[in-house]
Amino acid sequence: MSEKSGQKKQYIVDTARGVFVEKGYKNVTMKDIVDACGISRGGLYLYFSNTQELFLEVLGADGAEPGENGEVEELFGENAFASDILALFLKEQKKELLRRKNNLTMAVYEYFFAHKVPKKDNPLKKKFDMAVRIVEKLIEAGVENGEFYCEDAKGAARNIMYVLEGLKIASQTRGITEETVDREILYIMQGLIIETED
Amino acid sequence: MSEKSGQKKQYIVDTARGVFVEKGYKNVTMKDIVDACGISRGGLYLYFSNTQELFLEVLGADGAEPGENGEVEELFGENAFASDILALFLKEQKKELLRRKNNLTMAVYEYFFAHKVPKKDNPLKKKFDMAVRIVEKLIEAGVENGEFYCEDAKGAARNIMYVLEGLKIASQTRGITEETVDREILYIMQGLIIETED
Amino acid sequence: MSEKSGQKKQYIVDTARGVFVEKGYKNVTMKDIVDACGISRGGLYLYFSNTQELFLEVLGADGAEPGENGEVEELFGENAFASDILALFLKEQKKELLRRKNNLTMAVYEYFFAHKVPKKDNPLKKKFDMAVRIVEKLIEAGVENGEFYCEDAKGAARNIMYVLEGLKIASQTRGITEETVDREILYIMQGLIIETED
Amino acid sequence: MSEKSGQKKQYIVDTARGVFVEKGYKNVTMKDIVDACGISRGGLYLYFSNTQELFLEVLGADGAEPGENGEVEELFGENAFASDILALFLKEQKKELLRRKNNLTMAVYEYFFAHKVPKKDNPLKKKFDMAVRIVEKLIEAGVENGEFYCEDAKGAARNIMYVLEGLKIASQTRGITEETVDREILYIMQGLIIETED
DNA sequence: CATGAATGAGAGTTCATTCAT
DNA sequence: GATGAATGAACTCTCATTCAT
Repeated sequence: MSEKSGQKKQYIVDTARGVFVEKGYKNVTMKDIVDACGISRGGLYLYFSNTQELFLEVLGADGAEPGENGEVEELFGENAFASDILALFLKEQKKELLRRKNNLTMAVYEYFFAHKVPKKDNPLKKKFDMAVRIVEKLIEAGVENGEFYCEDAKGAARNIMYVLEGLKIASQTRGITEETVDREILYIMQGLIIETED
Repeated sequence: MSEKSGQKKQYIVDTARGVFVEKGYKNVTMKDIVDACGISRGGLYLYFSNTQELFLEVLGADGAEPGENGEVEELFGENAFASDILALFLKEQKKELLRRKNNLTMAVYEYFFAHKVPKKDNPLKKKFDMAVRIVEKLIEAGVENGEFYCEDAKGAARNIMYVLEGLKIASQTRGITEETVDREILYIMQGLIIETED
Repeated sequence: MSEKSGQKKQYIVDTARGVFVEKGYKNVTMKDIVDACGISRGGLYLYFSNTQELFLEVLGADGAEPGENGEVEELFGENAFASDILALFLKEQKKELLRRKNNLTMAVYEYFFAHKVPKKDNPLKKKFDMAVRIVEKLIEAGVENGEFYCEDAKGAARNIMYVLEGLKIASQTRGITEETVDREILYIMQGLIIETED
Repeated sequence: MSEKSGQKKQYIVDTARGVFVEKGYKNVTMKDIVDACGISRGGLYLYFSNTQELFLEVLGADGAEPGENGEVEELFGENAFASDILALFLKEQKKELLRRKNNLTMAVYEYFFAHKVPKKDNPLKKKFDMAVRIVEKLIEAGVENGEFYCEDAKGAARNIMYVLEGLKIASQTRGITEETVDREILYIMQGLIIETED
């Protein structure tokens, strides 16, 4: 039973994710979920009492996923060039960025705009800080083995992440081209890489 | 007559602005506006047919205001130091950024997320591009008179603006401290200013 | 003043007629009239308090017009053949019948369905009875001078008028072709005309 | 479930019928139905989205009923006198005609005035044509066994039906007495029956 | 007389939420 | 557990009607 019940809950969360991706957060009604899942109204209430509860579950499932940085961390262990890993990291961010659909971004922003969450528990902040730390470490590694020049790795990492966040909201609200993202990434990388004389 | 009528319309727009600031875009109903304005249901419809129409008016009024760059452009003419003007510009952005209340940001983001507007007409893009151009010119001016060192003024300007946009959404969705903003601004300025030997 | 005022009232009635023709009775709102007339809301109320009042005026103006039987009565005096006059009368009715637009029929029906009017004052009844009397006299005249054969002129006249009324409602609610009307008229005339042996 | 649900739908249709009978078509609001049925606002929308949908259902249920011609067709099989069957048919029409209440007539007219339906699908036309065919067959049968004299059975049938339609609208919009209907029916029958010398 | 801004009642419609089965 | 019918609150929008100017 609890097995089966767990399956159904998971099914709802997965399906709901798609709905949030498509309609944002505030726009989604319990009816939307019911319709998308093809279950009964009452059935949904057995698992979630409102969209917020459901959204948080979607968010949790999302965070728990291996996620975008899996590959990056993998490379970490393999002693690859820091610049390559960073480039890969940025490429993944870019992919995520441009995926205007299948993208929970706006729903997340909407949610955290509507429900102010104390900083300590704010998953948005956690995610951001974690990414900063990853990038910071990458830069430090790059500096150590002479690929990068950078006096303030943490500052650079933060700068990079804020740029990415800016690109993200730009992508969602006014649309940006791949070239725009590439240009920004290039600018960032050039600021780090030691120019060898030719 | 048209005078008075115009006044009332303006009153509605002004009042509605506050409602949008407080509740975002999607959450706002015509009833919210009616209640906030203290007018009748039908009275509102005399001026605006729906919240979108009203929001666009609010947006237009917002854009038309002298706005945040007024002071900056003033200084332009006075041959002040480019670094000072830029610092002022960033300070203004910071103020705007941190003003978590009285801030249309999220409503705007919500709106443009829901209503995809072709790039050509997208006011968000226009505003962004304009700001980039201002910053670019500032940097160029600074480079010319030896305050700044920068090989790619446009790239730097864009980087700055994306960082600001990232900070903005961060401010609205997870809250940031003044120190965080200061730190980012400092990082940006240090990247430009020629370090004099001490 | 009263001259001018009378003119305006007439203008409203005339314009309103078109609106009733187009939308029936129940569908018409004071706003429709105001829009059609291009006058102010308050202005309309100066003359009519509601659509019923206005409709009755339209109806009155309609009945007062020389109307469809003018030509017929003219011929009466000229000692024309009764069969010719009757044919003319029926032709006029046909024209009126088929004019699916510019036709107050449905509005009138709607009105008298909604507002039951005592028979004595019912203009619909008056109009019908008058038409019956005209047809009856025509038939009698035709019988007298040997054009028609008919034992019950009044009965025949009533039969004719009810058929016309049936055709009228058919025309408005399901559409009928000119042929259909012609066929019915022919049937009626053949029932009256004495067949000469050939 | 679907049993019960079907019952409720039927209940709504039946109750709505009464409302349409009383108020016509255009005048009826969803609220009227809701009140008449004693159900909730939302409850009605579970079954019908608007008054048109509901009216069409009422109309369908009406048409599907054994209806006024059931008895007539029964007699057909029993080799009764054609004149008797026709008299019965007309009597039934008369009953229907005079039933000023419990009569969907005006609602139907209103509906088909507002919603022009292509002739092919127009149920009003179908019903009319079917009735014409029945009467035509009756007349032919009567002619065959010497009861009637008629050279154009179809023409006579059509004439009869248009008279009935005329009487119907007259009944609804200005009221007619039973005598009026009787008189018209008598006129029709006399036109058909062969007068035996006395 | 004439205007049109303003009001408020009421129609249409959608959904969150409950509950008997 | 699961269903989906039912309810009622809330929202959008339209008009008849009034009234200060």
